[in-house]
Amino acid sequence: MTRLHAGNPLSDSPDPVRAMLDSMAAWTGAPENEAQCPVRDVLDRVGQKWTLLILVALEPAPKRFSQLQRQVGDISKRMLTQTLRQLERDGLVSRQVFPTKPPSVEYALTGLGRSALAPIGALLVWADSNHGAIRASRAAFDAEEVA
Amino acid sequence: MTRLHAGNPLSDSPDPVRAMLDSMAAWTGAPENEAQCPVRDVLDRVGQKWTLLILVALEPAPKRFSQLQRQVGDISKRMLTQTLRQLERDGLVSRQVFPTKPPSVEYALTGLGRSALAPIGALLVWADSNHGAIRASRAAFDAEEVA
DNA sequence: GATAGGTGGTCTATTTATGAGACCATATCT
DNA sequence: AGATATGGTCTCATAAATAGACCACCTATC
Repeated sequence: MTRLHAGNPLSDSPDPVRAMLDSMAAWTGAPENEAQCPVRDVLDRVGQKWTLLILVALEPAPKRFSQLQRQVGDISKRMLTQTLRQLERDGLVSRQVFPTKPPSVEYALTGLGRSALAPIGALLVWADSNHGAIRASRAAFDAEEVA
Repeated sequence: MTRLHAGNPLSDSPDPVRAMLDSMAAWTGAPENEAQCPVRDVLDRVGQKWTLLILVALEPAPKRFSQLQRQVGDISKRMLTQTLRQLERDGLVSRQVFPTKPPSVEYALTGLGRSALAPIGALLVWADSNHGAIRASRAAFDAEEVA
């Protein structure tokens, strides 16, 4: 991870990342065909409050519906259901019903879902190591505002 | 990038990422002190429709307000203003006013902002290479639903 | 000299997303 | 009988995002 903190972090990044960002910046624009733009498509999912949190929660092991709800804590059943359905539809999570009484349902990451956790993890590592700087910047900004 | 596609992508990931995910999964739970949890904090930002898109748009070069709006395309002025203010407060973007007539305002990535683009770029690369699989999964899911 | 266009925004009204919580059928334990 | 757990759905209220009018200012065009 040291590379991420030295010099210009971007020019230190693997080529594909830099190239992707450059080419991507070119077509950030409004997509005529929504589904055709991978960036928008994935970013829309990512930009849904619970998606990443649930993927991370499923990483250590598969979990049942109410286990998930207890772990995430402040998610409503409604949003949990909705988010899980979407993730299942996208193929990131699998859903398996067991004929217990009452029936229990187990959610697990698929291979695709697991592969998503690599970039997501990188983002969280960044978040963790830069959280201090962000909080400091906010404090400074707010201090100026008041003045 | 080959490593990301072979076997279990997670166990191939650098240790810090795996460790982060594991420790993170433990405290996905509702934070008593919101600001204390880096995950929630950053994920809340990331989980805001335009944040990432704007960061990516600023990567190639600093841009003015209306340049940004034109490039992103379907963002409203209101959301653009709001998102830029947040990013400025968080220290990811800098705002500089030039005394032209009418005055123009230039937004640029700070060092912190640039450092964020490394993990974000990784996410976009993932999005791009797995978009096909996701679309296929959706098609299959929807086909079952109807049946 | 009126008109259209560009600058960076703010403000209001409407649509969309999220949240809180009741409700359901079934079965187990107390 | 009454409480607890299973995985949801449903309705209603609140929070967030969107479109689009509006503003003050200046320039170039007609």
